[in-house]
Parts: sequence; structure tokens; C-alpha cells
Amino acid sequence: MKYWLMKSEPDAFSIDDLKSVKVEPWDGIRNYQARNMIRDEMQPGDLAFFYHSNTKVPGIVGLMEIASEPRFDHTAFDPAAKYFDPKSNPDKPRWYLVDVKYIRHTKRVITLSELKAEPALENLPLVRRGNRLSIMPVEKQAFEHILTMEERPAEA
DNA sequence: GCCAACGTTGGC
DNA sequence: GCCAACGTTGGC
Repeated sequence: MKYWLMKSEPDAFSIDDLKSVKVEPWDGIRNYQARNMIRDEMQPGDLAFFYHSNTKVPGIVGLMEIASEPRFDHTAFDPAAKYFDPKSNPDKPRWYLVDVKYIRHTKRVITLSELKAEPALENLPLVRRGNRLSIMPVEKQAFEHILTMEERPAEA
């Protein structure tokens, strides 16, 4: 089983939104590196952190499970969709997605600044300079380390 | 809202 | 195939 971190802007789709719908196709990924990870490596049962980006306090806010095999992202075929890609079509699909299933909120927001301050997480792509991946792998040890951070009191 | 750091596009 | 211009991401 693999571990992931997936970013979403809470204004577009938040952990609360996921909680209310329970399962959601994680569409709109238009980056080849992220695409390849979805298509080639994600499997049902994998665990992922839900990360809120582009918000006042960016950080990890929840836990979810990969809930489907990778499949075509049909929003790429729809001219009316926000993430329409004219170069993707059902004969030559370019983009993929998986369903994600809500597990729980983290007990508190584990903020980006906290994550950056952890020597144990220095290899996490999220905290590396200039990284813009919206989906990234998390090593097992790092995943477990982050879960222990959840138990600490929130920073001041 | 600013802007650094990327990724993509397209002319050549 | 190079690379300048442009668009996007996302922290701050």
C-alpha cells in the first residue's frame, strides 16, 4: 500500500465538502508527473492526506482513502468544464483520476510551517523549494511521523 | 495582490 | 531541439 498527499484549494473543494459527499472523483489534475502517479501507482486502499492549499493557513486537514482504480478524467473532454483540454479526447485520453473516500478530519490542522520545521520530513516534496506538485507520494515513515504530529498541541 | 518558481507552448 | 514568452501554482 502506498501513501499520498493531495492538495486542494478549500474554496474549490474542502475536506468538509468531501465529508458531506463521502466519495469524490479527484478531477482536474493537468500535470504529467501527477498524472503518471495516478495512472501508474495509485491503488484502491492507498491512504492520502488531504491538504488545503492557497488558503490562510495551508496544511493537512484530513485523511482519505483511494477508492477506485485510475480511470479517465472525463472533465477533460467537456468544453464547458473548467479543466477542459482540447488535446484530450475519449480516443486518446490524456488525463486520469481516482475516486477518494473520506476517512476523517485530522484532530487539528497540521500546518505547512510545522511540516517544514520537521527534520524527519525534509524529503517530503511538499516542503522542498519550488515544489508545485498537487499530488505527491509520502514515504511510510513520513506518513506515520505526520500522524504523530497530530497528537501534539497546536502551535501558538 | 505580489511574485518566485515552475511547466508548457510555439516560433525558429 | 532550443529557449523566450506566457500561464499557473501557491506561499506569503
